[in-house]
Amino acid sequence: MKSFKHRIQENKKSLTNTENKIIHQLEIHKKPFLLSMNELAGLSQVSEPSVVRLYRKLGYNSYQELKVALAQEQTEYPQESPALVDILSEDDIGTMFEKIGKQYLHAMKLTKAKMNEDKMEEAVDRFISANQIYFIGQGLSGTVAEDCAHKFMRLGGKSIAVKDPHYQAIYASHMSEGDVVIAISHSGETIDTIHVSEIAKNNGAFLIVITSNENVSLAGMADCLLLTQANETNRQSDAMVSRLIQLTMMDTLYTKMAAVLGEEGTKQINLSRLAVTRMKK
Amino acid sequence: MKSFKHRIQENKKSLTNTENKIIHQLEIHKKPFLLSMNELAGLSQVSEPSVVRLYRKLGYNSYQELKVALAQEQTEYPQESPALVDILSEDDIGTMFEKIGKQYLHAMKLTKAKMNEDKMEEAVDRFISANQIYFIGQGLSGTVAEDCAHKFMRLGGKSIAVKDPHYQAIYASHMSEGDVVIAISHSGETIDTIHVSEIAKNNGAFLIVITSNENVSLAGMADCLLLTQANETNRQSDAMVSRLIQLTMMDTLYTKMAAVLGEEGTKQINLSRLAVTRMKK
DNA sequence: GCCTATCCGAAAATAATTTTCAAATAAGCT
DNA sequence: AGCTTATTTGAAAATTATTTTCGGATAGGC
Repeated sequence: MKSFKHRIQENKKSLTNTENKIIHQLEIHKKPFLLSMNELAGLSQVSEPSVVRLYRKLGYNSYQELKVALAQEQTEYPQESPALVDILSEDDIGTMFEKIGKQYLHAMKLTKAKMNEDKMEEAVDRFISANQIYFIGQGLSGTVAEDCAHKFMRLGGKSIAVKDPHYQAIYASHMSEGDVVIAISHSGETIDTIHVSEIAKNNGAFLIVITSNENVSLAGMADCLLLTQANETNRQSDAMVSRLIQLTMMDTLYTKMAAVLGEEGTKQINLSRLAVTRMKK
Repeated sequence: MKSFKHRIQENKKSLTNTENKIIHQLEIHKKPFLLSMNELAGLSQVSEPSVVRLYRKLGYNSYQELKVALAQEQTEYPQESPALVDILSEDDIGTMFEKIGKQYLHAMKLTKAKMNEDKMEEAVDRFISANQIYFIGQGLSGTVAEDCAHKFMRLGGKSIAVKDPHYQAIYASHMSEGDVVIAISHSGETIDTIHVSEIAKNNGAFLIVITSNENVSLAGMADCLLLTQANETNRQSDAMVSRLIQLTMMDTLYTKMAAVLGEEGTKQINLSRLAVTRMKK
């Protein structure tokens, strides 16, 4: 089902002044799906029939349908306040599992809101034209780095994860233009990662940073900053969720890259699969 | 906000016969939020005022509120069939991101449905009383193993990831009762992992298996089987999503374990955090 | 300046919802 | 049992919400 936003996009050119007023109200209202047509028309300084014409134009069959669509899309990523989703030590294990799922959703929503799609497209382009792709991270971010490298390797083998700070420094010191570094750090303040990123940048490498806060040291250095906003609190589970989001974001880039590479790319993937299958019985 | 189900639970005792009919209709209808009161009353063989009384009793202020609540809760874990969520190469990058999120949710739902909470509790107990915990995996599952080991290490340091098959075999051959092995494999047919699991079991280790299909070789060997159901298809993205679910499941066990350990456990966590913080500026 | 197409809202028509009220039934009490 | 009271229910009326009809206004083209 097309989303409300998508429908607006589609009809953007044919929208009248009056209709835009209504859309604006729907966009700024916190709970547009609770508005009656009368209220909506009032707020928008517009008549009811105009509202009817708008939702028809957007492809809905009734005002109810529009409201339901808005309601569903607003919770596409549910909006329960993170506090409600706090994991308690007395929760049973199924509840914990679900709560982590909800925290993931919440973080996805935050991330999507701040996401810069152009930057992500740029990252994909950089990957494709790169000499060599280095994934840099320590600790938990190191395993994320490894996971990414593993995946991107399937698209052609120019990708490597470096988790050890010494190795990172050595690799960085030999980098040059055309190399791409993805520095991963939840906190954005991991000293070694910052240090290595500096060296890499000085040597002309393109620096992509994945972190969860734009005001953090590492973020400032990035040629291309990818924010994986977790929840704002300092909860224990934030780092875990943040890592899931990091992985999701890299999965997205991977998927996009595979799509851009098209035929040629999928051939590579199938070759990798075949190689792996031979290791199963 | 309380969920519809929750509200029903709360009022279960005071629900009348008529009201139960309405609830039943709401539960069996695919899109209850599109029903008018008239239709709902008709389907339930009940009068409109009864519907009004029901939603009042449940704490909603209007029929619209009830419908909105139903609409939102129905998408909490989206209903869309996985096919609808298929990623297309022409999708823009934001859409891909959202679709991966939805696939994750869908897989979460499937996993939750099949989840055996008792087994998971048992796994936590085994972790707590273990001599040594080994996380075994190859390829992408290897990075999952490493991630898990990293995390569980924070709860006391008896945890290690082994990704190299040779090392795996060596470790396995020296295992004994009291050791716990977590074998991770999406396919459940990774030869080396199966081989190593056998050795470990023969030596008396307790074998926890994380895989995505109960009919798979590895699953049959498990003392404790944790299923991370991904979608049923063979889509490219399944492995990625499956890995996210694996991580989520292990996060759950970790969280539960920390909760069970309580005071003592969190002290350990804080010690680990302190050690890591020293590496930031 | 005139014609036409598009856009918009007033008012009427229809549909949905809520309220009022009284009948029916069940539950308690003597 | 017989009476009283509380609870449950729906018919009909009242209120609100939505949709349709229709005609006036505006703008663009010729």
